[in-house]
Amino acid sequence: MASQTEENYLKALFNLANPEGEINISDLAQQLEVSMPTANSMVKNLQKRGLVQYEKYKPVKLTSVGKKEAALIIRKHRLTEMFLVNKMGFGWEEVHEIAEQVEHIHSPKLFERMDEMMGFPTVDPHGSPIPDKQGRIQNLQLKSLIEANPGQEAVLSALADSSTEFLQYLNSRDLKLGTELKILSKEPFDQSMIVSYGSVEKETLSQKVCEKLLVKIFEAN
Amino acid sequence: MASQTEENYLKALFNLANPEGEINISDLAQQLEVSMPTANSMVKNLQKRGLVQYEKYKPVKLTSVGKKEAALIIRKHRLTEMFLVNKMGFGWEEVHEIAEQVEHIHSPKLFERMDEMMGFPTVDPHGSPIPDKQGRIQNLQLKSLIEANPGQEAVLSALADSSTEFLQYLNSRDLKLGTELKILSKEPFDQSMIVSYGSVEKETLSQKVCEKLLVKIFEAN
DNA sequence: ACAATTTGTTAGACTATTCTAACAAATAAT
DNA sequence: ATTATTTGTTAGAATAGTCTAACAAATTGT
Ligand SMILES: [Mn+2]
Ligand SMILES: [Mn+2]
Ligand SMILES: [Mn+2]
Ligand SMILES: [Mn+2]
Repeated sequence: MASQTEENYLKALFNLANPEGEINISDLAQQLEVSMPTANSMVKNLQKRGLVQYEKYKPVKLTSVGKKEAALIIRKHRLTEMFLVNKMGFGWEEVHEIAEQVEHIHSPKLFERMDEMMGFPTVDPHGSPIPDKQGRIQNLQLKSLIEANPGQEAVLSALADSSTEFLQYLNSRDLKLGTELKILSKEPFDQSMIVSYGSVEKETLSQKVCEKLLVKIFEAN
Repeated sequence: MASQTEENYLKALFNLANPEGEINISDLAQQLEVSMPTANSMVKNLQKRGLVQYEKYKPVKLTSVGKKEAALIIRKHRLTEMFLVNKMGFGWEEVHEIAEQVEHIHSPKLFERMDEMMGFPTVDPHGSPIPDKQGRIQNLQLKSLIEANPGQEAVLSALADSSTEFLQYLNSRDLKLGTELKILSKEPFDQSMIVSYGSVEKETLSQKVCEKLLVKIFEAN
């Protein structure tokens, strides 16, 4: 059984993988806030355990076993976040730190029950998909708001950044998942957008913000 | 901050303490399923950290700081057990193992919310008192069923043993906290008792069982 | 192509937690 | 009072996870 430390490495590897599934040791080290030699030695350990594929000076790749293990930890993380928000009244900006700990609990039944009590949710409070029990993740094919054009409507469906700071920014603007944004205009100079939503007539969103808002885009009619 | 391992030692020390607050290294080792040298070296470590009082060849004692730390971990354990039973539909025989892990989560808010959602319970699913936020524990002064006499009534209020096996035995006899037992007779030979409760007309409880049932005793009228 | 920078590796050390083997003190049994 | 048993201690070693210092390979920029 993977230790808590190993589980955190697997998760980081999963999240950092580029489209080809490759991860640099330095990115891994940075993500986990450890030194490169530390990351390096853990990668060797995971290799011995058959969870990653690795050769000296080449990028690391999770094996399919490693990928599944990682996805199942992420499943526990996201179920926990959703449970904390839906069933315990936490804000979406408060749950990540707790889930970071709860994800390591060994109890299939605990997570089964969370899942059941919530009616088998498919996404977490930040819109990220919850892997299924086999560790499979559905791809929602969302677009960044930056891709939307004036005249279109966009439903906020997920976030490319779930940091506390960004979530608090969204709270302050009353932006939540499900919010329908009407794109009023787009500033060619700095890529900022003016949008309207809910009871908010007019709000300017910087490029930085727009990039992090993942949406479903519709033609307004 | 105490590590998960240190927390488990503190809890064991708290639970094993005799009326004078003293614990033998050998009992500690046995409880935690480690060797005596291991327990010994952890005791030295806890001493350095000011959590126990200890001198070579003398029994260990928690300091008041150590006692409070221990009680607060037990608080998290018992709140968790109660939450799992009351809010998530677990049986009282399923929750200890999970709580053993959840008790180490660092999140005052998580346990606050559990407490709130349950309306500030004072005992766990096995009738053991939940320490308050200051680490104080109320003493319920319960008696063992063995002390009750024919003609009296007893309300099952806690258990002196919360092992899965015992809890499953109680499940099989439909015995729960709150069950009102009428003592019909007591066998002088083996200390077994014949009782009646709920829809159960007549049930024989061995001495072993009776000793582990903690009750409030009333004169029947 | 060469130099500079970034990335990755090795070696060696440290802490936390555990063990076994050997011994010492305390307690219990004759 | 001795002896035997139980309990506790020390010494020495192992593993997991981390670090810094030094070096090597790969990549980037002229
Ligand atoms: Mn998260
Ligand atoms: Mn984690
Ligand atoms: Mn318990
Ligand atoms: Mn525990």
